Amino acid sequence: MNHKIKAILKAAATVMSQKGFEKATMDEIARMSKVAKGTLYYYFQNKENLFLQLTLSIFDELERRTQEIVTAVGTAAERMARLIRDQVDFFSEYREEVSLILGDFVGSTLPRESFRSRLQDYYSLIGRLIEEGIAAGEFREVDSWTAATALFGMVSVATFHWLLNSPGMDRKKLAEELVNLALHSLAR
Amino acid sequence: MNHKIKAILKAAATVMSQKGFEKATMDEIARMSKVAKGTLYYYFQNKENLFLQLTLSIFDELERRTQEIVTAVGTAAERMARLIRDQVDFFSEYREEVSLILGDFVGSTLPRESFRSRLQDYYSLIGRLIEEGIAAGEFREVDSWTAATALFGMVSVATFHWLLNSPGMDRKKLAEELVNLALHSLAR
Amino acid sequence: MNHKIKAILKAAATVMSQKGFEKATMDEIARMSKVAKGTLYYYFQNKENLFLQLTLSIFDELERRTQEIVTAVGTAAERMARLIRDQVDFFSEYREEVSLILGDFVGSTLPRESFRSRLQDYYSLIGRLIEEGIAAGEFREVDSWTAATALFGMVSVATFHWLLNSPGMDRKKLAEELVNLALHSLAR
Amino acid sequence: MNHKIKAILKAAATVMSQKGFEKATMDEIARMSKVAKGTLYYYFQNKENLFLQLTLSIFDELERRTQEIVTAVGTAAERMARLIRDQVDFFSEYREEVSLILGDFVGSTLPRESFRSRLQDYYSLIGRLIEEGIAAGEFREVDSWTAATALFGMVSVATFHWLLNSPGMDRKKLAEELVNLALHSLAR
DNA sequence: CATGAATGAGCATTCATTCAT
DNA sequence: TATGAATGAATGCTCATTCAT
Repeated sequence: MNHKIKAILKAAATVMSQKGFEKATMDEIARMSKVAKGTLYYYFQNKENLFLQLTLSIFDELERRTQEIVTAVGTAAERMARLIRDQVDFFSEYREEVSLILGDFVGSTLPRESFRSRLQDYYSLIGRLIEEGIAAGEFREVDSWTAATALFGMVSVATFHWLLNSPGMDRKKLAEELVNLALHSLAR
Repeated sequence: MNHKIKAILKAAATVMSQKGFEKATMDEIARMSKVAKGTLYYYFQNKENLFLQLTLSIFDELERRTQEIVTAVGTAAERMARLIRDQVDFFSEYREEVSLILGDFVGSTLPRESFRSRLQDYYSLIGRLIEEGIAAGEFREVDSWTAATALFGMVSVATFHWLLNSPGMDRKKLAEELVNLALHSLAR
Repeated sequence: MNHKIKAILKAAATVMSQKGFEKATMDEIARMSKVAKGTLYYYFQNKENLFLQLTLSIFDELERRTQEIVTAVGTAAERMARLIRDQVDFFSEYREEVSLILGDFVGSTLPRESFRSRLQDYYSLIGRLIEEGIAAGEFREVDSWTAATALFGMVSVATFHWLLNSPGMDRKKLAEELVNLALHSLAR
Repeated sequence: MNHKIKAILKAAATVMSQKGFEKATMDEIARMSKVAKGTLYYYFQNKENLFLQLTLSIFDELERRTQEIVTAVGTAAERMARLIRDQVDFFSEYREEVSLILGDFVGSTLPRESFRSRLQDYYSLIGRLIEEGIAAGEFREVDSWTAATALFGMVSVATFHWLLNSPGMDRKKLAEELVNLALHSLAR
């Protein structure tokens, strides 16, 4: 991928996640990516599209990683633990991009349709892992869809508030606490 | 409270939660509240302040209800169950307002300071209940702050996605699933 | 009509007719009418609409005057003579506005629909006068629609080129030359 | 002439006459001529110049044809009749290009200087024919300059409105009506 | 108390033009 | 000779805010 495109996406991620989609200006994104404003429009149709490109690449990465973990060998509990640790890492690493996506998603009563279906796909991944665990007798009989969204919420919200309040706890400790809570919530 | 103020707050809640803070215009809020645009500025310093008034009343309500539940008599587990059921109700009832607040909160790395501290207060309420449960030997020894944010995320995210995707499951069932997951995650 | 609206319309007429619709900027119109740019949008939806308001008022005025002349008492030839003299006056008086309308009309293969029908109406007025003259035996048997457009073209184009090249000839003389040509073209 | 230049001029004629000079973009012209955008600037100084080249070739053609008719043998009336028939044909054939030029010309009070003088030249051609007719005793004593512009307006406006409203009348009939009106207006 | 006409800073977007290759 | 990536000045339009009445 073109090096200017990368610079633009990086700058967009920074500016938009700091100020939110609406308050971020194309001027500032251009300035930060050291590209003329026209260049933004040479590579992206408009602000909305720039936002979309940015977010879809994050979704791709998240799905890719999760897919890999979920389909690995091991007990459901082991994979669930790995998944939660990876989510903590992911949210930390892509903090800016993820908060941007989530903010957009939560903030409007009618979220962007493209997000909605991507997120559904993502929940399905988690849901299937839970169902496998139930089938294998590792997990209790819970509603897999509710549990999937609940676990995602648990990890994402806890991680974000940890990031925002940068407490004394280190990341490893946070991840282990969350793994622990999650596995107990599912355990027989 | 003056009936014009009420009309304005009501209109602001509707418009802002439908379109988000940025896209909501003072013009539309004035039109919907059947008040002249100048009147908005007679009663509220500016758009930001109107948003804040609106928002804080929601926080007040949430805290009031939670406070009441947390300080009620009963085991920690009983109170936790009640709290989760109430959160599901609250998020359903104030869906638009809550999504407005959360969207604003999550959507930028630099959230409004007033929200941040209010949310901290709220987490403390939950955190204390968890600590009580631990002290009483009802709950495992978990990090209360992590558990508080995790439980809040679990309930809020699951409820929002349930609202968005309006599935076959009824609200009661959702609440019980979440209570179940939460209590298991904390149980010894 | 509001005094600011008048100032805006006047300025728009001047700027747009000097530079054409596209090259005229809202900034310049605002500057010339000594009104803030926002005020233009307070009174007119957009540039297009400002243009339309401007031109429709001209059409109204032209039709009003022509209507009056055509329906007056007198022979068809007398009224035709008066009509042509009035057109010369009108085009001179509203030079800017008229050149703006005509330019837009001629300049695009698909002229604004609102203009098209207005102009049709106007031709009908002239066409009916010609038909009256034919019926009364004053004029030859010509196709009234062709003659109406031809006479309009004759007067408008000649007057405009006279205005552009501000020659030695005075307006009265020009009008009489055109009356003369027109009546001869129709005379038995 | 280079075949790329031809392609560009052809595309420019199409795009500009459809959308007008301002709304036509160099991008679209490049796309339609299947040439890179830079190539437009290799062969033409700028957009204005491209427009001019295009335009002048139309003027050349019109003047060439008119010149030929005016200087042919025959009575002034015969040549005038031929001239008018040819104008109807010309405006029909080059409808788009002519409307482009005329729209630009009429649309602003400050028309491109190059057009102005070309049009003056063209009027002179017609004017001289009228003067010949007067001298030969065929035409009445009219002001030749006024008559020239009047006749041009008559034919052009009538033809354009005929084109726009594509009525039942055929072109031959239109031309004969106009010849008839013109000759009567000049006849002794 | 309440109004709404008027404002102007701010922003997304367009597009003619340039220039290194 | 030909290209197309890159530019940035220019422009239409929005909207929170003010203030005279």
